[in-house]
Amino acid sequence: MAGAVSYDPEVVRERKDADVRRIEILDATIAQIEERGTALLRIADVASALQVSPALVVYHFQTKEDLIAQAFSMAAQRDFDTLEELTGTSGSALERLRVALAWYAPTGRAEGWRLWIEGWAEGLRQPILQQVGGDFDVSWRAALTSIIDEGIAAGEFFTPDPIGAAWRITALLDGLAVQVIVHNGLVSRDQLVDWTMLMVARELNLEPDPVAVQRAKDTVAVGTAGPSD
Amino acid sequence: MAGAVSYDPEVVRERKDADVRRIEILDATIAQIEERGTALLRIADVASALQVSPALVVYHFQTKEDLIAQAFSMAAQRDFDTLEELTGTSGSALERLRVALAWYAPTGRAEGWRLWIEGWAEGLRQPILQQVGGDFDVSWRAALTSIIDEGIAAGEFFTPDPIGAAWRITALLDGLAVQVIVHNGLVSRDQLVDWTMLMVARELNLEPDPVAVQRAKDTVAVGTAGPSD
DNA sequence: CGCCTTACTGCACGATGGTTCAGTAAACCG
DNA sequence: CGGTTTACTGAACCATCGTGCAGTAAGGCG
Repeated sequence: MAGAVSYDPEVVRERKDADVRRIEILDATIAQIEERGTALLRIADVASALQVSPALVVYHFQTKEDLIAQAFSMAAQRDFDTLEELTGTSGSALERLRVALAWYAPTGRAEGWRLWIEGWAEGLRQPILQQVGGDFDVSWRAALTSIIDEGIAAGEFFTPDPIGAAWRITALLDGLAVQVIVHNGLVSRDQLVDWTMLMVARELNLEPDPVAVQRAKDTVAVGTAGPSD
Repeated sequence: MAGAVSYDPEVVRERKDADVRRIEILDATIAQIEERGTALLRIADVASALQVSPALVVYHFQTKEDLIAQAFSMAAQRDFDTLEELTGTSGSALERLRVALAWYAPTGRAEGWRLWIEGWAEGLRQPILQQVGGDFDVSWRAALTSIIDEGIAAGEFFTPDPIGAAWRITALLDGLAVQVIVHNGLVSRDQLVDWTMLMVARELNLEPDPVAVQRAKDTVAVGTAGPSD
């Protein structure tokens, strides 16, 4: 018996650069968090998703905590990059606002939202995650604010309080997203987008989009149907 | 030594009715969830908070899952009762709206909010908690809606879409609450209340409260400070 | 006063899962 | 080609809990 380690020559062992592997692992981790949550995250699951040993995960990230923190951090960075890219597009401020908000709204990337909701809860206890989530929120709001500023400068619309407007719009979006994602079905994605654009219109003193307003009224009937299983 | 169980006569063993004990345990569980979260909840902690054995907790609630579900359920029921009590008060619809929203806003009962944020995350996976949270949200929104309806009937204010208004107001509140509770410090409770009342004023076509509006503008400077480091 | 129900306990089992470690081989370097 | 670094592994260790169980006593009831 002894401690002889038997290496099966049949198994093709892929050896990758640390940088590459680390990203793979973080990706798998994000997927797992979206599925199980941070607390129930098992290193073994992350490993098996990549067909590597659990020990490898620990080799790259010393501890489960580190792994989770860096996973959230990478996800935040990515979302931020996407946002930069989207809002960097030329077009009217209003158009860019619409694009940014549409991207932020859940579905098809509802997975991202699950991650952030998970992050909120985890941030209640882990300062690092509180930091990561907070930073992302601040950046995201700053991006909106600067688009609004540009729109004002271009004379597209007006508000006396661009930052407050950005804050309120994003908060509404967050609150509606919870309804869409968690209590899934109570609010549809369409309603979320409509209501958000309604908020934008109010904040920026725009003519309300008649279509959105009408749709909002139509949904009233749906709302009254109530919860009942 | 043998398997003889030694009962220390010094220890005063309090024996309580099941009903009483169950509530005690649920209370302790809620406190623990607010502190550690559902996943890291330890039966042993709940037990030691009450100076009883872990086995007793299992005796009353067969499993940890049951315990958690019932804890959330009780918390929801309590919040709902409080709401009923508050909105049952006589007074103008607007006044009752103000009271309800002020109560819902975090601090001093920020603990309650931690519980709900935790509940959102948990609801992503556990249908029972999704149900509990969703039901509470629906009730809470229904209560708001009926106050709004009454206000309209009394000619205090007007909106073409009471349900949508209630939805948007509560969503804004949820989103702002996340900022206050999780990213604590980014938004103050005062800002939350002001912004919420601003939303109410817009939704119900009221004269905006000049004080709130001014305060909202003042806070702009704080917001621009940004994240830095 | 003896019986039965009910609230409660200590203990230990067992599963789960993170982390450790000694060993292995691929790749790079000279 | 020999040596060192680096990516990676299997296996075992070990702490942490949830849960089961056999036993204990308090309180009510006859």
